Amino acid sequence: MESSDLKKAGLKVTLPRMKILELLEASKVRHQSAENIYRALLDDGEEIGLATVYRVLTQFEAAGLVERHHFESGQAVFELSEKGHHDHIVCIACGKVEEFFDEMIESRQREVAAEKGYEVTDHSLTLYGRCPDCQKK
Amino acid sequence: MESSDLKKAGLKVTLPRMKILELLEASKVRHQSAENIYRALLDDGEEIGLATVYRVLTQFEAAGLVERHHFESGQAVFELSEKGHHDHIVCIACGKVEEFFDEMIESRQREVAAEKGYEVTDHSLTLYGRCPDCQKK
DNA sequence: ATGCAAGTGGTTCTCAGTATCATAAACGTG
DNA sequence: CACGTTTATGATACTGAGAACCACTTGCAT
Repeated sequence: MESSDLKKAGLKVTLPRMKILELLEASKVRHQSAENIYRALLDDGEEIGLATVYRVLTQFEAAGLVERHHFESGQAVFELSEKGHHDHIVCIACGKVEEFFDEMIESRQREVAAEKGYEVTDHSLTLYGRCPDCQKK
Repeated sequence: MESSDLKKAGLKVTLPRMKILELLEASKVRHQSAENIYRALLDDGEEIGLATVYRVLTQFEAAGLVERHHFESGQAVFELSEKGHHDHIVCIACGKVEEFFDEMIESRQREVAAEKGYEVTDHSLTLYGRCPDCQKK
């Protein structure tokens, strides 16, 4: 992912947008809140305002570069949408997020919607539980 | 549902709690925001504070009397949990909420979680789309 | 009846996210 | 590459959902 992706999305290539994109690629943690990203940028010595972080993430979402998820934490988290569609399983103890994809669930969702006559545009499925590590403790 | 349900839940039987419970039972709309409920109570001539509505709904949730859902609207909606578990399909045009239950989806979810070693405590599945009525327009 | 723990409601506070606006940076054009 | 217009930025003020506070009231066991 690079500057050409921004151009394709109709966004000017600016320093904040590049830095945010780089950070999302480089980060160990795939799912991050805006506040998190803001602080990480500060730690890297970048002078990027919080308002810009929110604005840019929203634009990235509109452009399909990132996805926004609302888990139970209250604040939204963002992830690069390089991968195809997937759902999430979130550990309620440590906050870890894992991804999964299950074709059977996907197709049953489509069938359920069709039975009710709905045109589905989107869906969100999130499982909450305790990860193996947190169960040991 | 009546005062005995409140006692069972370890909650004193007070006027605000009774009124909120009654309203949830009587209302046409199963899924309502706290603000909605507050305004409906005002319209009924009740003098119940907004803080109380939030507090009582949170207690009801803890007691298992209602469920709280976060759809994409930003504000939480509450529904009586008289029915068994089910998931939701939300019309992004008119806001209507329908419910569904699909055993195949449920069991695949359990399998996916088991494969990853998770102990699932909860899950949320919501489909978003356009309902038949809104497709016509 | 009555004492007191629990509940209430008005208000303030918090926190995520958005709007505003003066300044600054990007980029097509000459 | 300098210029000027357009778009983006960042500091700050604002918003809206929901929680926290606290003086006052109410439910209920004795």
